[in-house]
Amino acid sequence: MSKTLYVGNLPWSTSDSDLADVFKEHGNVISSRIITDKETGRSRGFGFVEVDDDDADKMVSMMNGSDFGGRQIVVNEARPREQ
DNA sequence: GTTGAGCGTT
Repeated sequence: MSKTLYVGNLPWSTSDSDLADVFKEHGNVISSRIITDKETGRSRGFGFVEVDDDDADKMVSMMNGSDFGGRQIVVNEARPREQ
C-alpha cells in the first residue's frame, strides 16, 4: 500500500530526486514529484511524495517542519486529486 | 538572474 504526502515550502531549486533522497532516510519512498509551472517550467516550491502506507505517518511527523535547503518544509498527507 | 501561499499528472 502507499500514501501520498504533500510537501511545501521547498526551495526553488529542489528536484524530485532531492525530495526522494531525504524522504528515503525515514521510510520507503515509492515515487516523488515536484510540481513545476506549465508555462515557465520552474518549480512551484512544492511537491508530492508517494511513500509506504506504514511509514507515512512517521515520515510526516519526522519531516514536517524539518530543515531542508535552509527552509523548514511543510509535510502532511495529500488530499485526493478530485475536487 | 524575479516569487513564497499552496494540493499534482497519466
